[in-house]
Amino acid sequence: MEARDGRHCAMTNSLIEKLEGVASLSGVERRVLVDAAVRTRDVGPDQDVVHEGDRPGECHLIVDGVLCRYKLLPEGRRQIIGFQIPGDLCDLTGFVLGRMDHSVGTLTHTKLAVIPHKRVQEITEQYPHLARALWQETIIDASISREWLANIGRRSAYQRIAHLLCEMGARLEAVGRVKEGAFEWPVTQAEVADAMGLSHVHVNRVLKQLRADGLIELRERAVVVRDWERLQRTGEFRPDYLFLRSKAGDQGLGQPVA
Amino acid sequence: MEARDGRHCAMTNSLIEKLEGVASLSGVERRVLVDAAVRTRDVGPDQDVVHEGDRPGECHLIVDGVLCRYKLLPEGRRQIIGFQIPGDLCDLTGFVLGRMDHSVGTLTHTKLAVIPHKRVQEITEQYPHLARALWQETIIDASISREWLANIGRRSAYQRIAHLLCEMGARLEAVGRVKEGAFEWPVTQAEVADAMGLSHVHVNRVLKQLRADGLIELRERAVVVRDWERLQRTGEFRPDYLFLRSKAGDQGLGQPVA
DNA sequence: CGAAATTTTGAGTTCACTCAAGGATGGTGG
DNA sequence: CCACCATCCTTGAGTGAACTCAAAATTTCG
Repeated sequence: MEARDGRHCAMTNSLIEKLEGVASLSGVERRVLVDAAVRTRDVGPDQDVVHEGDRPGECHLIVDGVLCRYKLLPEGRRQIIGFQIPGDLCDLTGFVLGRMDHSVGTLTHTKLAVIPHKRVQEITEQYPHLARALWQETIIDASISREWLANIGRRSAYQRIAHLLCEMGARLEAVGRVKEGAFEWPVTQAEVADAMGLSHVHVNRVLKQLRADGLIELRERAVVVRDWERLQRTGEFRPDYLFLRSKAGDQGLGQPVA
Repeated sequence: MEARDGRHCAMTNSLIEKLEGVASLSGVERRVLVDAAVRTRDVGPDQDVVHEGDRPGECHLIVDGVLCRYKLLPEGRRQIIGFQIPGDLCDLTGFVLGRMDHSVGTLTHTKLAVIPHKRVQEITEQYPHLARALWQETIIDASISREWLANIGRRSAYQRIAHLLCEMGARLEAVGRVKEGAFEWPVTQAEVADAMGLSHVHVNRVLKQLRADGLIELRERAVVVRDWERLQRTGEFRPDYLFLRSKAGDQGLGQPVA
């Protein structure tokens, strides 16, 4: 609704920053992206944005909030495929393939910018450089899925969770959401379990151990990284697969915790 | 070397068929693709085509053979991310992002068509419809990775392997490589283990069980599907995530075994 | 303040792992 | 053509990481 004002500009900033990480946009392209969203949408926690099998007519850019992609299996099992944070386009699959192979749901209250497929279509036709940037976005998603496969397939529960925390720390830092070695973590232990292919009871025990080992601290709905070096080593985390441009900033995870 | 002859035409056919599954190409676009490969390359078994971290200057289209994408982890661990069959483009990531996040290696003797990035660049600029088709290819890869995450994260070893065999059966059928309910399977049990996040000993036991239960048969380097219905049910296999157009054909997996 | 969701702990179980070794298979060279 | 070596498959035995079930403690939220 309140498109094309100052607020809207801030809205799409995190996406633009992220796209620039691999693509470096021109002024015109930047303008185009800012104008792409026709309205915003506020969604409560634990709501689905799209379902597996849907043929949506619009894409969603996350302005604020945390979401997850997931698949449901028989007997109530669930696999979370990835977490989505501000700046992410969470359902480009629906645009490119016309059908969603997975669902996307909110974990927190979320603000989404809505971009009609028609708009995306026009943009990709008129601005090849932007089309390439969006293609890159989807391949980075794929790269993250591949790293998750290695994580779940070949690492212990302890390593897996360490790796997940590293990934989220690195990604949140890239969009300026890490302050004094800490970041918001509105994800329940049961959700971590569904993401890492573990039981929620075991996740609880592993988190306890990570705390006991002085790697992290959990405070209300946030993670404080107490030893970024060791957390990375534990999870065998190398950020290359995220294709981020920027390194750890001033407020970053490499810094001593306040 | 021997580009632009009849043989070459056959070479890129399986890709074209596959792209048409979601994109349906025009005559001109088809011609463009056929001409894209400048030479072919023969590679022996267990050779790497690209390594994680490489910045390759060309893409490879699989004409014949089976390859796998994989990641190496410390202490000799390996995670296989996916298997690649004729018609697949195995390293578009290198084109889109400029750097490989994973390696690609052959399992068998392999014939590859080599397409310089320059060529791909021209094609995507001049033929938006083809660019979209390639984008779709990479998203289907991502969709497969997501399904693998659910497979490894939430299914038992027995289900996982059943699911893998279903996937390979369905994909090979789509490129005409299933005959009388059987397909080539030049993959060792250790490789299945690295793909499914299991030990090779356990893979051996599970395959034994699948045979004992009358779901499959293993003959020299091939899989015979004895009960496609039950194999799918066991693996909770639903082919939607592959985005294939065609259903089971005459020689297909739905048919009784000779 | 009470209900619901989430986290935590205990106890017993199991699926898949590791280690070890014996067959089978296939390719290579004498 | 056969002997040899390497790879792959198979089986046994014991172990362990992660699971399930159950219930209590804590936090969150209407």
